[in-house]
Amino acid sequence: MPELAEVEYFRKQWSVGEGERVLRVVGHFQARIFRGITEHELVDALTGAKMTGSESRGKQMIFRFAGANVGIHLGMTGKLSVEKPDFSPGKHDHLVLYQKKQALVFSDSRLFGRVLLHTGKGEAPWWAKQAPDVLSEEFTKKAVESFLERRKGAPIKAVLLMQERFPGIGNWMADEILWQARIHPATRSGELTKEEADAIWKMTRHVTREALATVGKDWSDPPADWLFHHRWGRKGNCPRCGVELERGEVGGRTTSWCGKCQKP
DNA sequence: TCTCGTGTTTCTTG
DNA sequence: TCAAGAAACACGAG
Repeated sequence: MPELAEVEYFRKQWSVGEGERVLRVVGHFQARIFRGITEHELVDALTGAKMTGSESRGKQMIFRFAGANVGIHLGMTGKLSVEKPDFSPGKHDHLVLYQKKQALVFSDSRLFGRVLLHTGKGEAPWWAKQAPDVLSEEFTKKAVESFLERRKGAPIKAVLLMQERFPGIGNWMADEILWQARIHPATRSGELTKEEADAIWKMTRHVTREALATVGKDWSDPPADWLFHHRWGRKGNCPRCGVELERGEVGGRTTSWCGKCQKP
């Protein structure tokens, strides 16, 4: 379920490898997730290299090694795990970095994920062009307002999923933001009032902060009164007013909302 | 057997 | 050139 908070959680799993060298690199290098890079490039860049640090921004992660940076995007079904040093990879374990004390494993059954590599001088281009974090100072009310104006014809649900302005927001977080802001997901972005646009800004940050403090920290549940706990099944009830939740496709994605709290 | 999907990229249409 | 929507990608879960 890799949205921003889950991505941060997975990054922390692999970060136990910081300070240690990679002894061996094993993978299914023909898999789609490696498009654009070759087995030779990756094995060459990482074998013997020490992991020096890692960061996540939105849904993108970077793992820094001496002489190389590896980017990982988890797609829909990707996950990172830490296994014993004698781990033998299964069908969907597409990349394994063996270290002395553990094996760092990237698995992805649907192969929508992506591995990126940058060697040489300067910051990796795919990292440098990441949009500013929603908790950063650059993510201002004004930036949100002008983005909503530019995307005025699209439903707000679809706009919240646009990584160029809302990096890390995924399907459940978008639904949560709209429910907390009491805005109907199908509302055209250009029809939101200034107050509603500000509520989008505020709740984007609030939901992100809380998700990082729970899911992102230790995979614990988000606050008990969130929509999150009710939106998954066919039938759920609004945790605020008790009305049965609506469910449908908005902006091409499955969406859950409260027909009473979130008026069109 | 059949439908669905926590994401992005590319194609098509306007 | 831009914006919006749909299709494509691949495969396990229910």
